[in-house]
Amino acid sequence: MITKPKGCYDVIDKEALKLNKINRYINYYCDFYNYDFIRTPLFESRELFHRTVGESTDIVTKETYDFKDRNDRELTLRPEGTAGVVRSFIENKMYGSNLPRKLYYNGTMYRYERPGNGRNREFTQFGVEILGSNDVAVDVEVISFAYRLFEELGFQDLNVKINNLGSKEDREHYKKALKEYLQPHLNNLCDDCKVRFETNPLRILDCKVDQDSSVLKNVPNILEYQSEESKERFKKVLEYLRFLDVDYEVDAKLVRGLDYYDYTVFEIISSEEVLGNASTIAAGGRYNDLVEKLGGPSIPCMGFACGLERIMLAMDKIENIEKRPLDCYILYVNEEEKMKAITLAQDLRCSGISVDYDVTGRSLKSQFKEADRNHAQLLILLNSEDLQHGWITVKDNLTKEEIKIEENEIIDYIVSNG
RNA sequence: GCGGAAUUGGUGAAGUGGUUAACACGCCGGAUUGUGGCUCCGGUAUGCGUGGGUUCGAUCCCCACAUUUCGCCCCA
Repeated sequence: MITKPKGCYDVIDKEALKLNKINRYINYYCDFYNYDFIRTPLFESRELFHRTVGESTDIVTKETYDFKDRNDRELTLRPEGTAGVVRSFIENKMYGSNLPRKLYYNGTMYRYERPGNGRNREFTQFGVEILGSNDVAVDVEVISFAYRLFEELGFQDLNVKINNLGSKEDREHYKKALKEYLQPHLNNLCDDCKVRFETNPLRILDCKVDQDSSVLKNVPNILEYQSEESKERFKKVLEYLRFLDVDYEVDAKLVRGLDYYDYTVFEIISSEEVLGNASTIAAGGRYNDLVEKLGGPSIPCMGFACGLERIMLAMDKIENIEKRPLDCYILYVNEEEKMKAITLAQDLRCSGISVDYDVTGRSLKSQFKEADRNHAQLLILLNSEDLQHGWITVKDNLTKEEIKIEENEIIDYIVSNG
């Protein structure tokens, strides 16, 4: 038997209902907030992700699906959504007018990692990006949008962690202080952190292995190594969040796994137990240098992404998803009645009535069961004797009342009673 | 990438080195000769993740692999 690749999964039955519901919700909500939908390729040139996500990040160094096409082009299955959106923004010269631009995407991403609860190799991310403004209102809009979205979806006990990475200069300033502080303790850090010390010292703050060590507990606070302007900016962001009733918690050790972030970064964490280790359902931040780094003009941006699989996991607890009930189910026994069922179904569907019937000619009993499984509200019973007199029997599946309708009035009757 | 656990039908699962792999749900058919949902009866895994090995014989023991899952790492 051929099976699905490791870390991939089929979305069927109840999961499919959930996914459809979430997607409908996302589309509605983004439209409501005036975001435009954008779809970019599932794979891009390999260089794009190396330049954006960062050469030193785990995502790029060990988790990408890289391949060469038949013409030896080096390509990578997208591990996240922002890089493609920014590439498209530049390539389509969206910066030429109408800024800031509010975009949202929703699609599958690919990372070669160990699968587990809430983590797959093929997974789905939905995210928004606002390109073209450095105003704190943008930071606040993005964070509160994400927060409200999850609230509306039924999440409770949401926790927003937020931090300010500051400007490039701020970070250089801080990195220097951090390295000076860490230098004498280098031997007490884990092997990964020894490497990070050279490649990406900020990541050491986020290291789970060394978190309990006294070295990290007394580490210099990034918020104290920033310019007055950066500090003021962050203060404003927090102030607005309070106005908007977003519960947040400043976490000076929050740094993201992608290199392109600066200034505001945040994560949204759900305490739903089913999520286990996958409790971070959304994350994002500001990336003011990325557009320029990719060859565009200097355009400040901010965005976030969230994992649909994690939302789906938590949704079991949050609400009971049921299939939409069918308006009608047509039952029949013989061939003549079956022909009638087929044409009647078409006529009803054209009139906007959802209807189904058994195509395989199973027993009447089975057809009744099937009607119940589909939560059909009205049953249309085709009876040869009735048909000869030009009648059709309609049964209300709730009250069990039956009524005989003139065959040529059946559509009108169903439409006005459906 | 590292360490632990699991893998029996459509589903939940019991079970044993040796004839027909329990039970329940579901599904199909019948009693009900064209009106169901209750009840009763019958049917429903040539098969116990895949490939090897041990054995007269393996779903059961051993090995490898795959997949899933938990923890680490990382992340959404």
